[in-house]
This record gives sequence, structure tokens and C-alpha cells, in this order.
Amino acid sequence: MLNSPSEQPSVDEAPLLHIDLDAFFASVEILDDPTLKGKPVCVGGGGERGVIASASYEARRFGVRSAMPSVVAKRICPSLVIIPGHFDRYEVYSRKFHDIVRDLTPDFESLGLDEVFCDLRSLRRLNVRPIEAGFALRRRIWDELELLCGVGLGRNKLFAKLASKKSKPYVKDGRLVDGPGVVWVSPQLEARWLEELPVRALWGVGPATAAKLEKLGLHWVRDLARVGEATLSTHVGASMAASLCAYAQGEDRREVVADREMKSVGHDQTFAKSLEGINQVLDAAKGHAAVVARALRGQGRVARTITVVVRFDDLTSVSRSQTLSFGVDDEVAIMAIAEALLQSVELHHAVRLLGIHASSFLERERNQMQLTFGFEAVSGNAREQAEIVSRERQIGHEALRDAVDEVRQRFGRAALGTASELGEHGVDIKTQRGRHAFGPEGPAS
DNA sequence: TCTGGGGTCCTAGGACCC
DNA sequence: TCTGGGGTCCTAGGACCC
Repeated sequence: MLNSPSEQPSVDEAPLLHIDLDAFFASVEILDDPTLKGKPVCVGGGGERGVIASASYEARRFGVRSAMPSVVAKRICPSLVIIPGHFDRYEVYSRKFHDIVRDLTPDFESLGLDEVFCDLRSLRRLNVRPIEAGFALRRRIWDELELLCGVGLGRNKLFAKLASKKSKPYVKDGRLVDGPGVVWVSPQLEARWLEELPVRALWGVGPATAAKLEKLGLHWVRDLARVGEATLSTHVGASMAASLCAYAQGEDRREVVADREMKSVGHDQTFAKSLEGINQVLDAAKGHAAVVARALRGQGRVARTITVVVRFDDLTSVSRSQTLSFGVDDEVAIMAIAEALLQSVELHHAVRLLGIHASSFLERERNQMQLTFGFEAVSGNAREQAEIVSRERQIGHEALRDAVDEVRQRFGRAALGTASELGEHGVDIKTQRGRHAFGPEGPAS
């Protein structure tokens, strides 16, 4: 907690600041529709397969939590209002939130739409007082956005994040208790904080890792000191073991990385009613391909790797991916690859989730293969332009056709035998080149 | 109570090159 | 003729975060 009001750490004593907006999605919904004020409100999927993404404090009083299945939330809180997300609205608020943070320092890293880590060290010469800065941020976020937030300060990301959690309001015996708003973990307090911390509270420790640690008799962060990193490594992997051992000592080397480059975009959808058969799956995939293509173009990126993910009714998942020698950003090309990949998946159960993802980005200008499907030559030097477009289209078609062939070859007969004409899904690719020159096992060796 | 959708990172194995 | 090992890229799956 705040040790005493007079205590004011310097930037070097509290270099990391973490801010986390309270019940962000739900709060935005209430701002957009004030009649919701005072009601238990959630944002999430309302159907049988929906889960809660964000719960207002009013809902939390009933025990509703994010990641909880909506049917469960509704059971424990029958008056719960579940609203489907309006992510465009959240992005608007998130940008304003980031603008306010940027006024303090450009040296910040966002996690999702509602969380930010700031490295305050670059403000050393400005004589910034971290605790004052934290309260000032809170005030501005409230004054300008009418949103509440918690602020944590500490020597590293580990403590800053733990502190912001402690700064927030919480529910006790069904009542809402105010938090202090800003919390600093002083170096003197670090050991005591770690002492009381369950391993599950550490970054990177989820249900699976927690269960492994439990098996080793490690419930608390203090228990981690008992085992060596080498032992830990055999159970949770080298990288996780190194992090855990460092955290147990209060050490955290993770830096604040401003303007992280995005590495993938994708679209997943769980269907209210599972899909049956390849035709339903392919129909759905067309929509997914369009969403992913739009996202790529919106960010001015082209992707070399296309991945499809299928989750079955038994909750098992499979993924298939193909990396191309060129980048794509249009739905026709993405769909052509996705279709070939999906054809290779054995549909032994109905499909509850379908995902298409794009990764391995290239800079668009220099690396995009000119896949100008459906592009109509327009005004100007019509003939010349038409020739260029035609040539580019030809090259694009050939490259894409080769890529689709490659997928089919990789997966052998399953993909080859049942592959429907790509034209059916909008790509006019004739496959009359010397295929079938290889058998069921792939290319003849 | 039975699990979404946006992402990130890690691991292990195989292919290929030197 | 049979053989090593490192580096890089790709693939599939798993775990985690918000």
C-alpha cells in the first residue's frame, strides 16, 4: 500500500507504472447507454457458448467474472444484462486513453485495449514524481473519459502490475470496497509481497502450469526458491523456469517496448450450431478470409503464412498452415490457400470453431505479389494498363496456383482427391498442369 | 460451470544447407 | 559408405494474456 502520504519515491525508485482501466468494456457500454447505470452489466457472448469478456462491479458483486461462461453468469445473476461487444467503441476510448498516457511519456507499451506499462526513467530530468503522476493520470482519465482505473508503481513490470491490481476496488461479502487508486511497492515491501503470493498470480502461470507446480508441492512464490532452475526446467521448460526463478527473487527483466510490431492477424468464430461437412466449413471460411484480408489491408501489410484452425465438438483442435514465397492481402488468395488446407483436415466431428490467421508479414510496397483478381482496368492509357494488369494477374495466378498445388501435395490424397474446383469460391484457377504425376503419398520420389 | 476472440510466446521435430 | 553438428526455416500444438 501507500506507505505514507509523505513518502514520494523518485523515478529511479519507482520506474515502472502500470495502469489498468476498471471493467473497461462494461464501463464503455454504460457510458453509451446511461440507463444501464447501476445494473449488473456484462459484455460477452450471450448464447449457450458465450463467455463473459468484461463485468461491471455491480455484476461482480454476484460473483460474475470475465472468462466465465455466460450460462453460468446468468445462473448466479439472473438479472444480468449481457451485451455483445462494440469493439469499435472500445477502440475509440482506448485511443483517447493512450493519448492521455502519451502526454506523460511516449515510452509506454499497451497490452490489449485497457492496460499500459510506462517506463518513467526517461522523465528523470523533468523531476516527475511517480505517485503524483499516477494520481494525475487517474484524474485526467476520469475527467476526460469518465472511466476509472488503477495505477501500480514498482521497480519492474512484476511489481507494477501486482500493485495496480491492489489499487483497484474489490468485492468483499457482496459489498464493493474502494481501492486506494495508486499503489507503490517500495523495495522494502517487495519481499513481503512475494511472501504472500500464490504462484498462480505470476505472469505466465495459468491453470496448466499451476497444476504442474502444485504436483511438485509448489503453491507459493516463496516455494519456488526451494527448487533449482534446472529441476524446474524439466517440468515447465527452460524459458518458463528462468522467468519463475527470477520472479521469485523479485527480478523481472522484461522491458517496456513501445510500438510493438504486430505479428499476426486472424479471425475465429465459434458457431451457435456446429458446422457439418466440408461445404459448410468452406462457406464459413469465405467470410473469415474476407475479414482477415480487410484487416491486412487496413494495416498495410501482406502475409506469407496462412493458418486455419478447426475446433471440433469434442473440443480437440487441429491447425494447418502454409508459408508462401510471396505475401497476400486479398480474400481470394487467402481463401484459395485456406480451402486447400481445410480440405486436408479430417472432419471426424462437427466443427464448433473455425479460424483463419495470417502471419509472417512483409512490407507491403516491395513484396506484395500483384494478385489483382477481379481488378478492372480503368481510365487513362487503357491498353497499356490493361496489358500490365493482365501480366500481373497472370503472374499472380500462377504463383497462387503453385502454392495451392504445394498444399495439396504436402497433404497427399486427402487434399488432392476431394479438392473442389477453386472457381467455386471465386478463384479461376485451372489445374490442368501435369498434376496426378504423383501418387497418394505425395510426389514420386 | 465448462469454457470467446483478439493476440503473444514457447517447444519440439523435421527439412535443408553448409 | 556412413557419418556429425550447427543454423535457419517451417509446422503443429499448447499455454498464456487481456
